[in-house]
Amino acid sequence: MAAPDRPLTPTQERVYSRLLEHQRRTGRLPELSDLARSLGIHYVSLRQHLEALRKKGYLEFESRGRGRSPYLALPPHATGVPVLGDIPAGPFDAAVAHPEAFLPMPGLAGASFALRVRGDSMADLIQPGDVVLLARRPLSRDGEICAVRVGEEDATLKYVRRLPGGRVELRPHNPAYDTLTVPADEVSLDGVYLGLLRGDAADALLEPA
Amino acid sequence: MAAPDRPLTPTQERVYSRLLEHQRRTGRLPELSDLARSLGIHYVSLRQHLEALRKKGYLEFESRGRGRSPYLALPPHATGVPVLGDIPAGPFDAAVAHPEAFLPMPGLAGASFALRVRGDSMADLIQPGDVVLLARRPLSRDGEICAVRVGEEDATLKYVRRLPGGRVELRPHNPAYDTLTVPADEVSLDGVYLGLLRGDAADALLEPA
DNA sequence: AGCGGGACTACAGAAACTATAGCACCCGCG
DNA sequence: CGCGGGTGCTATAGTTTCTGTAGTCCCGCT
Repeated sequence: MAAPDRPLTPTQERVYSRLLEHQRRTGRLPELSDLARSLGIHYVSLRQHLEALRKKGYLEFESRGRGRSPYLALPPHATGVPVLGDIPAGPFDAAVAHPEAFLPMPGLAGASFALRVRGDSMADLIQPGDVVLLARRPLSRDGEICAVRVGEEDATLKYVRRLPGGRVELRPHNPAYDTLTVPADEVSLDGVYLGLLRGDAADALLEPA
Repeated sequence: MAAPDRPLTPTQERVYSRLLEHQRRTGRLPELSDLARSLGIHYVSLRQHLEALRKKGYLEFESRGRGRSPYLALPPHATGVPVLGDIPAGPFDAAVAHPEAFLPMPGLAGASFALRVRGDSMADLIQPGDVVLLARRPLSRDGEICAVRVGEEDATLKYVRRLPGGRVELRPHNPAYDTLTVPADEVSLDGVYLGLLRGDAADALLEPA
C-alpha cells in the first residue's frame, strides 16, 4: 500500500499530474483551494480525489484539524531516484524490482535509477557501498559507460561501443579484464552512467522506501 | 543582497536556525503560528524577524494577501551544495568564492561543495562538463581521492596517501602521469571526493545562484 | 537623548481548511 | 435491474492562520 498499487481514474490522474507539475515548477505543493480553482472543480470534490489518491498510495494526505493546513506530500517514489538493487547483481527487472530507498533528486526522477555497488570488482574509482546513478535511456554516444548484462550474467559497468555488423564492444575500466565483443541482441543495456555517490554521501542523501 | 550579507542578531539567528532544523527534519517549513509558539514569542514579533531576515538575504518571505499562507522559502545557498568553480583551476578560497549554482542536496549542505570539470586532463571516467562533489573535511582514510593543490598550481584530483616523515603521496588516476611525493605543508587539501555527476545529469539538477 | 532590536497587546477582516449532509448523473457489473 | 463507484454540486457552521495597522514598553548602544 506504500507504493502506487492501483490504477487511477482519469480525474485522479489529472489531479495527480497537476501536483507533480506544480512540484516540479515551484518546488512546493499548491494550496488545495488554488488547485481546485485551477482544475475547475470544487474544493470538496478535490478532497475526495486526494483521499482516493492517498488510499491508493500515490501521496500522503492528512488533515490536521479545523483551520489548519493539511499535510500533503508526494512520497519519495514520485520525486526521487529509486535504488533498485546491487551491482554486480543478478538480472533485475526495472518494472518489477522494488526499490530499497530513494535519492531525492526531483530533476532526475522518472528517467533514472540507481544501483549500490556491492563487490570491489569495479575499478578503483568505484568502491563497495557507492551508489551509481544510471539513466534509463539508450546509448547516445559511443564510449559511454553503461550497466549491461550479457545473457544471464550479473550486471556490470562497461564502456559500450557499437561496432559495424550488429556487434557491441564491452570494455571494462580495469584493463586487467578482457574486452568483449558480443552480438547486440545478447546484451541488455540497463542504464547509462550518470554519476556516482560515495557510500557516506549516498547514506546522507538516501530516504527509505 | 541575494546572499546573506549582514550579521544576524541573536534572536534572528534563533529563528533562522530553527527554520533550517525544521527543513532538515521534515523537509518542509513550519507554519508561522506553530513556529512562534515553539519559539515562545508572539506571532507579530516573529513576522518582524522574518522580515528582517528577508531584508538581509537569508530567506524568501512574501505575504500573499489576507488569509493566504505566506510564501516562505530558504534560498538555494541554505539547502544546496554550491558549485564553486572549475577543476583544474587556480586557487580558490572557499570563504571568498561566490558560487555559480547550487545542487539541491539538503543532506550534504554545509559540509560539501562542488567543482565543474573543465579540461579533459582527468581520467576517462571524468569528462569535461561533469560536476565533482567534494567534502570539506580532512583525509580520513589513506587512498581517498581528493582535490589538492601543490604550491601555486591548479587544483587537481589525486589519490592521497600520507607517508611517514610528514610527506604525502599524490597519485593521479591516469597512470600516464607521475606520482608525486611532496612535503605535507606544501599541499593544500581542498576537498575529499564524494561523488560525480555527468554533465547532463548535473544540468538537470543545478539551480542558479 | 535618540535609535534600533526585541517583545507585547489589541482588533477586525480575509481566506483556507474541516466536517458533515444531501442531491444528482453516468457507468459497469453482477 | 439494482448497486456501487466515480464525479461533481450545494449548503452550513465552525476553527485557524494570516494580514494590516496601531500603540506600548524595555533595553543597550552611540
